[in-house]
Amino acid sequence: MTTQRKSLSGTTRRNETSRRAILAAAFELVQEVGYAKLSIEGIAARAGVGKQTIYRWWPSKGAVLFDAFLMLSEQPDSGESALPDTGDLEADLKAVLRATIDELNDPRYDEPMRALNTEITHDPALAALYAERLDGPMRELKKQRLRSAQRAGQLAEDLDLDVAVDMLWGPLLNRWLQRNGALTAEYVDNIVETALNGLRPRH
Amino acid sequence: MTTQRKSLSGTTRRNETSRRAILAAAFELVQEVGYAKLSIEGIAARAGVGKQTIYRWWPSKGAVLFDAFLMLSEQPDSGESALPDTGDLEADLKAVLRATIDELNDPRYDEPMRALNTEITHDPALAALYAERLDGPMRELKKQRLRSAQRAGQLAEDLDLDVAVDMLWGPLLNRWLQRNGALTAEYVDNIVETALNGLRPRH
Amino acid sequence: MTTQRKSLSGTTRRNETSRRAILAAAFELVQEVGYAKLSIEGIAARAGVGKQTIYRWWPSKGAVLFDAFLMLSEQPDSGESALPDTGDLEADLKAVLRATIDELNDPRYDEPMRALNTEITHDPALAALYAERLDGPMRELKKQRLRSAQRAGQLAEDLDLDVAVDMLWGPLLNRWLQRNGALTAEYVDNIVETALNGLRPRH
Amino acid sequence: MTTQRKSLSGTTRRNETSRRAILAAAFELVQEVGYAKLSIEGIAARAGVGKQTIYRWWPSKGAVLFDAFLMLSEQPDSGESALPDTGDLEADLKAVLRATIDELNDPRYDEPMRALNTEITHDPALAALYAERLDGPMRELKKQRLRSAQRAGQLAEDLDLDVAVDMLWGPLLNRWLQRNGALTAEYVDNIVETALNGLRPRH
DNA sequence: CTGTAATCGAGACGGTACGTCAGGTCTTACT
DNA sequence: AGTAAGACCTGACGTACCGTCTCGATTACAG
Repeated sequence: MTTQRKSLSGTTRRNETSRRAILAAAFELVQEVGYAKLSIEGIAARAGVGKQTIYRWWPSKGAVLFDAFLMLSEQPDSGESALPDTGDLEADLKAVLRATIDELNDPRYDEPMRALNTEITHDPALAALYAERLDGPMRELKKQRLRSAQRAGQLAEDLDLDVAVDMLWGPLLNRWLQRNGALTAEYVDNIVETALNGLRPRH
Repeated sequence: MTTQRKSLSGTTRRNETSRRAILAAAFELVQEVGYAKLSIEGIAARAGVGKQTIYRWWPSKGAVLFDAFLMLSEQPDSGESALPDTGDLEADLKAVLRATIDELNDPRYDEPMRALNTEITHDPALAALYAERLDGPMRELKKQRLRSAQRAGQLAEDLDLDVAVDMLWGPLLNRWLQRNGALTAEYVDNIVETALNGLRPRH
Repeated sequence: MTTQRKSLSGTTRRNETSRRAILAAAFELVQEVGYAKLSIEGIAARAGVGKQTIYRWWPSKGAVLFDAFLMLSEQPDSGESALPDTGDLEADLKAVLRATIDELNDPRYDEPMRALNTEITHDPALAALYAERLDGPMRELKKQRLRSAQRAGQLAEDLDLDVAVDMLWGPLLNRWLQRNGALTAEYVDNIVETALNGLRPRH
Repeated sequence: MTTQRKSLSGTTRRNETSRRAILAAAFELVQEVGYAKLSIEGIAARAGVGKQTIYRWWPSKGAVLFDAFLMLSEQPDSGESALPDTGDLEADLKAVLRATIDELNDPRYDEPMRALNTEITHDPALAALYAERLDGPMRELKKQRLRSAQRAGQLAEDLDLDVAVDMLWGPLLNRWLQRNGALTAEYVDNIVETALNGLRPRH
């Protein structure tokens, strides 16, 4: 994957055009034919590239797919530096989670993201990379917003922010991956409210 | 899969011995070689069965795996009729969730369950079957326990029990699938406490 | 094959209807799909018969085909008791050989007869049966006609009639099997004349 | 088959070692297991080659077998430039025909040649190729010898040499293919003498 | 400004597994 | 007991991809 680039010298002979074509082809193909039928051979053909060029730079099908996501996330427009912070935590969280489910429900991203999750679940190395490059930065933004609320006294002082993130996003992702229920705005709102207030009765 | 059996007449010529051998072989193999290298050919060989016998009764590798889980869950000893109900909701939930992570951490079940999740995520039909046969009954038990607590005034009156279940188990499953963190007893306890009390400060 | 019938007791339970249906189906199928794609399964399906019924009575695909030919040859109309004998040997031979090539050129018989020859060439047991039941009787008729001519002084006294038959029919059959040349009336006439007169110049 | 080779450019990437191994394996296997049980899979295994390498270059089992014969016939030692011509036609023909039956009776060639004949009889395309590459050149040699005799006045002036060749070799091949009689020197001699003199009495 | 060495597209290669077809045996239920 | 039906184990079919390997043809660096 990308990290294989001989970054020290900075003088790799690598063909950037081919690299982009491969990642684009992988992303398109996984949408069209699904994860199970995605093949290196298919990617190479679609990208107009020799198979060896793929094997030279990526160790596995999953690594290509991963890099394809990395490329997407590095596009300037998606460089979200922070989550919205209007002061109204509940509203902000609902807005962010709704954006999340919009993405998960988008047919363009559905298959590719499922494929990525599949690769991660079966490949610890890829999972580590995912945690470092994609999930980690995103989680940091989420925790930032929660920390801000915590400082404002809107969240419990002893709250473990990682647990909080898991409790907000975990149910969503799980429902999406296991397909046991639609991802609707109502569901999201319900999750946010219930998470904030807790299962126990207040008072 | 199982539902293909001509159950009405009850007179299929199906060989029950072969069926069991296939399901057992599938379950064992997915542990040994992993999901990616699990093959119908391998299952047939291990089960001492012709490939056609598999293709005759199951539409896909995933369907076989699914039936293997079904067979496990139908074993008399695993006929869990109810979750523990000592009156102490928090303790009961912690106990149950710890049992869950013990299973997820068990190397015998790790790979097979990841494989099952992978199949479900990529096959809506299988997902529906999973919801009906495996996840559904289990979720019902969980909701029963919560309902009991709700009646006892330990849970909010207007609480959506499905959301509650998602909020307790979702974080776990997600952490397990995405491999972003160890599934420890501390984590589980933290989840239970935080879910019950909510993210907001109490008073 | 037919000889398996328990002829002594005369009280086989064998179903004559099925037998006929199988032979007919075999003969038809070999025309339609060719020898290579002729299958027991196909014959059984076409004949509306269980596979076991075929395996019970015939040892091989070739044996079925052979019996199909036997059935044809035993039809009353084809019970030719003798070859034409007008006194004009050359004319009679030409007439008979032309009838032979008409049969070989007939699309209804072409594939089945090639199939039969293939089976014979690869199965000595079948070849023996063929010699006894089909080729033998026919060859006897041919030799009868030649013997008649020999007595009339039209053929050499020391002529080996088997060799004579081979020399008249062999070239034809060989050209047909190896497909190296069309089987025309001219060719047949040429063979007859050349065989009768010999390759050497007369006088 | 061979003719598929892109001979013009001369730059096929074809692996000559594999090609030879395949042809040799096919020839050996057909001897050992017989034509009916000859399989592409078996050839590939014996040759230490992937199945695709066979399917890439040959359209059928028969085509492989055919090329195997072609390879044999192209070996320098078998480059028979002419048939013996001692002036004694009868003796020369007997010698040549005896050599022919020696080959047909040779267990190393028996099965392979029957297999080749089977393929030819069921595949016109292969038959054409056979006529052009193997049978044609051989037939030309035979006709050369006969033409020489014809010029010497030993054969009828108006004799059709193709018919003559058929009449000499046809009976042999037919007897061999149909297995109705042993191929002995006596039989061969009888054929030659009878063919030369004709069936009719000489004076 | 010209080797020269890495990269590229292409695709052959030895393999593994696919999903299908048929072989020959066996079992079941009907006649 | 014979039969139609069809499940079963086996093994071959012909195809798709795997990951490795060569083959010229670019191509960009270094001398």
